[in-house]
Amino acid sequence: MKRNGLGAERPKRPTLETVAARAGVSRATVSRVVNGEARVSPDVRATVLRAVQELGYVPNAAARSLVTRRTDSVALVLSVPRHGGEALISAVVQYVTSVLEGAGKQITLMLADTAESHRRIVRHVEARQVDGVVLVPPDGPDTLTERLARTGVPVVLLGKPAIASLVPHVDVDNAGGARAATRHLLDRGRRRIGVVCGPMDLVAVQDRLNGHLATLHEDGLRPMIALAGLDGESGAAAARELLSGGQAPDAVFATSDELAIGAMEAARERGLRVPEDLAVVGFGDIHAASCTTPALTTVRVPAADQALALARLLLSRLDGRHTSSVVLPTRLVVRAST
Amino acid sequence: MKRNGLGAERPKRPTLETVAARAGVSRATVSRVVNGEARVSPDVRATVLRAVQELGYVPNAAARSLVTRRTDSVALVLSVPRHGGEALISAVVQYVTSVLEGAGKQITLMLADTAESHRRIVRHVEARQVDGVVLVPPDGPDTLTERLARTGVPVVLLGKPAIASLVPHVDVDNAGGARAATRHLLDRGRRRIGVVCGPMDLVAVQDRLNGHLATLHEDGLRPMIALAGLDGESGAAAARELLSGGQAPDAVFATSDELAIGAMEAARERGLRVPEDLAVVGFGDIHAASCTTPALTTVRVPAADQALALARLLLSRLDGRHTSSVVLPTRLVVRAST
DNA sequence: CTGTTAGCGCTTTCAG
DNA sequence: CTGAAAGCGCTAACAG
Repeated sequence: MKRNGLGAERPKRPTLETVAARAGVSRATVSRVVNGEARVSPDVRATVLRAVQELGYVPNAAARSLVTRRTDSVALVLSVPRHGGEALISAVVQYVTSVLEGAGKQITLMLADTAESHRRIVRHVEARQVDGVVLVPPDGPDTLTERLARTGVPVVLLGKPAIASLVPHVDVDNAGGARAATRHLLDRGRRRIGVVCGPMDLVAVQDRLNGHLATLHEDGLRPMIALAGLDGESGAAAARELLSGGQAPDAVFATSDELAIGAMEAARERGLRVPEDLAVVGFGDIHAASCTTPALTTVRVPAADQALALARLLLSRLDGRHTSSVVLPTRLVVRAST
Repeated sequence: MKRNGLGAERPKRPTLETVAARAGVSRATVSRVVNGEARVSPDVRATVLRAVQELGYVPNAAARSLVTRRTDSVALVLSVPRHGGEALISAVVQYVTSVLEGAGKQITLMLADTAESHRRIVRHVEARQVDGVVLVPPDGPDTLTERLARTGVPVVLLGKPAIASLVPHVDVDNAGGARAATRHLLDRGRRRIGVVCGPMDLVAVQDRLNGHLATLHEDGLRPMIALAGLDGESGAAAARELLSGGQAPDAVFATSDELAIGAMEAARERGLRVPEDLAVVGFGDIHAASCTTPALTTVRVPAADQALALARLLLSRLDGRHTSSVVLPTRLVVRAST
């Protein structure tokens, strides 16, 4: 164990051969021990393990992968969140990696932002550089999901895809959450409920709107819809529109917390009190939702659970088990804005 | 190009050999073309490229890596953010990946949460499974940074490490931000400035506190420090402590926005108006900072820039260029809470 | 239970 | 400028 401090010398990593020589056995035997195969006598195994230890041997993944044709790695493909998706991205990165690493997988992070990046990803998967793919999220005008599915490599999605697909996904119960939120407003005696609705090209927004509409319909009420974008300012604008309409609402359901916060801002501008004059409920339970005055009633989506379910779903598929999509429950968090 | 729709057949990816046969040349020549070497006649190159195209040839990374001993991949090592680090994690994942992929690197995501994971990471790097490492963040009681640095593989850090290190890092000017925030309070005529201070084991907190203290000192003022944790509730508790002390403050500087928001909550409980009775300034400019009433004055830290700088720093090191740490400027964002 | 023997697909001298 | 040949480090039959 003599070393000079220069770091200029090439330590020359030990190979199976080195270990075999040291342990006085063949390469094959060392390989068996390293891979935990049963058919090795205990004493030989011990000798080999000692040699491995002493030499600091670490198997060369490239060589192994070359012959086994497995990579023991999966791709985590992320699209840039359009707005405010930080919490979800963070949870996905953390929990998906945690579960998959626990199962001995290596995680390759890939960004799906440009058309070029989509090509690269498809090539990577076609070349079997990964054993599986976690795709987050499946939205977008392209067909990345289907192109990946066609490679025959197991793919799982976070979020229901825009077009129905055989690829299994994990999603939260957006419709159910919206129903709960709307029902809550109804229970509070509100009857003129406006909805500040995010971009309809997002499946989650569609589902939330549908849940809302269905609940209104059950009570024979008419919807009042104002379209918005993703940020608070557009939510405020939509709310102003609602508020200055002929039939002023006594409550607002927003398809996201950002929009809801914008709506509260708009109410304040008009001198309306929340919740007395206007009750507001959002969706997502982002951190800011609990920081507003009054604090925002909203629908909590389980980010960590989603990520965990996603990772487990992929593991099932990698094991060849039959799998179907999973939908996680959401929960209404009642605060002061209603 | 005949295929049945079953997908059961093994398409058997083409290899160099296949392409060579098709193009009527040798493996070596195809290899040269694929790797863009100059010494190939134009017409042969064209023929080969056509064959590559027609066959859909993609080089096998494992085989290549086995012989070249390069991996063209870097590890992105993340620690779980203790609280509220989502925005930073999201930015890092996005921008670091973007820059590094642009440079032809593959990103391997690894979590540094447990001691076991640290061992795995070190082994992975020692085995030269990656050409470089991005470590986020370097905090923590362990010595992962130094262990990785000792492998001889280029390493860069996000955030200044607790113990001085030769490993280059990217950080934001925490002290400068705190000075600006404190100076701003002073300019507003405040003289009794309390500080709600996060955990001192975080280097960023230390730097922020130091910047604050130095500025107070310049004006001959005495500090009033209350210790807090990371969440809003602990910020509120620390603020209550400050507010009920003998010398009640007319302003509060918090080392994070979460704490500042908690402090505003505490002020409200006591019937104090913000900013009239108590000015509050935070640090970080998280999303919630602009959603409070009044909106929070705070110090913005450039998350995206940090991530970009981090990626570029690693690229420099991979190219063997000399590199030193970089400190990014912060900016005071004045809102209604002061 | 252990050793021998072939390669996996690619790059890289070394000749020609 | 191109081809032939020699492995990179490992696993997987196949014998023994």
